[in-house]
Amino acid sequence: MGDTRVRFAPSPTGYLHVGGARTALYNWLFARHTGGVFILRIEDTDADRSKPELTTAILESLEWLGLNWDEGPFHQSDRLDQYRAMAAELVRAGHAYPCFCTPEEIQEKRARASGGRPWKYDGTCRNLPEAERQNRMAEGSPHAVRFRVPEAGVTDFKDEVFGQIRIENQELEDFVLLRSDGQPTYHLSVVCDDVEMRITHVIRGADHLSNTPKQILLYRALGAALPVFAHLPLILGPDKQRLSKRHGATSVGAYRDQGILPEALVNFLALLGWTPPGGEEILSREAMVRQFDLSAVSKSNAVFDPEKLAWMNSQYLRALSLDRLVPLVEAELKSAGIESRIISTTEKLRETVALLQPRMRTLKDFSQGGRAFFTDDFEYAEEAERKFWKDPSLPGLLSKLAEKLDKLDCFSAEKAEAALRTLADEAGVKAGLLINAARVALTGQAVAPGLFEVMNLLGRERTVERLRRASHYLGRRAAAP
RNA sequence: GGCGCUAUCGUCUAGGGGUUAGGACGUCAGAUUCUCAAUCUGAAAACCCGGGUUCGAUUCCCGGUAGCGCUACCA
Repeated sequence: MGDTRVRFAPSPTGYLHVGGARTALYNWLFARHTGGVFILRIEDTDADRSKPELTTAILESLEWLGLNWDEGPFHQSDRLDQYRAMAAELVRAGHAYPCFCTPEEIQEKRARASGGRPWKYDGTCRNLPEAERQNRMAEGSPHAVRFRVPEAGVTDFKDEVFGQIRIENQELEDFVLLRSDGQPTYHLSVVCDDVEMRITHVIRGADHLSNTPKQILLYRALGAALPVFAHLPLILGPDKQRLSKRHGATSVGAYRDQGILPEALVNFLALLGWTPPGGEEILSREAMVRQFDLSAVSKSNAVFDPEKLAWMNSQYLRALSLDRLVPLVEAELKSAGIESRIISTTEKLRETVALLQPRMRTLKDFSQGGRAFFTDDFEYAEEAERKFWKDPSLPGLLSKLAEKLDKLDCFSAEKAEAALRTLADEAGVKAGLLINAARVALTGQAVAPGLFEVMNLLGRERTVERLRRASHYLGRRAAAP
């Protein structure tokens, strides 16, 4: 079990999306679990759609997720010669043949056959007399290379997650291995690479389940040993359609930008189609590696639920040590364009982050709901105003509270609380009214940490100033029509 | 259309011939009263349908239905 070799083989035609990330993760988990090798291979044989900068982005996403590879990245575009050699070898051995039909001719035949059955390549060139074949080759006629699929029999295999799969060979057509421009197709390049890279377990999306028999035929023609196949159920959007851009954020980078932690995304993705024997939901990377098992992977497609991801993220966020969290918060503030003018010392920053940490769900929350903790430039959330700034006596009360706090001998959470409660008594209102109103004044939010801790953190001057600002704002608002 | 695969709460799932069908997210209610996206407690919520096998089927078999995938000189 120690010499397993697996690969993740994205094509750089888009960013790394969560489905691809999960495929990569399962390959990585399997490799680490078995002490094997995890190989990264870039499938960039489609020159038109592949973009080098996307390869870079995919690599970055994998690194961010912590899915380190042991070999590669190999680029298929560097290996075109091997694919051509393999195609030539297959032709020589009679397993493939040159096809001189043009794509246009094929398309036309396909369109004409529209009626009942699906159109399969009709074998025009498969049955070409040898002499004519030689002739056309000598003329240098452009041609593709097609695989000669056996006309009878069945191809079957045992998939690690789906079990026995079988298909009649007559359902398969003579698929193209090499395009007329000399570029390999997917089937040729994967099999060629998987054979040459001595891949032992092919772990990939279930969208390839139906392609597998074709590839098995190729392995056989090549006389190569079959790897174990393990297909993974697909990840769907809320409408049960295959997850795509239409569903909003689907790329790993988009979740990073939303303030999701890589370990949370990894944990969430791991559970989309797999459950450890004990059923735990929050799993350390080590626990995942230790328990991962392909045969426990689910067979049915899974809907991606961003709500559960958010919950999982909050779990990881809260468990994070301040040493790790503070730099992440700093980076978030920076990318949000907030230079923390309010906070002068690192000690203060740690205190602030620690206070906020228990109720933040993502890193983004620090720069959004938590904005007022880092800068004076913040706004009052509309629903906070609606909820806690209804009472008409508030402008006066907040202003009085500011006075009282300003005159305190020494400013602390306890003193501030005492002062506020006294004022509430004197004014004959509930302390809660004042506390909630003051919270909005100080943080702009209806949800925030305990008020007096917030006051203590902000300090007397800033607390007083914000209370006054709110009082004026409310006064003006009341005066307005 | 053909072929393949799949089917347990809204979602992710556990389970498995006899169970009060378990957990998690979300939802709802209560508690906390200084808010809540925090915390605690509780609740509602599922075996796709029809046949068969069986003393008994959600579980096994067959069929249907639905969903997804493949059906390219994309990967």
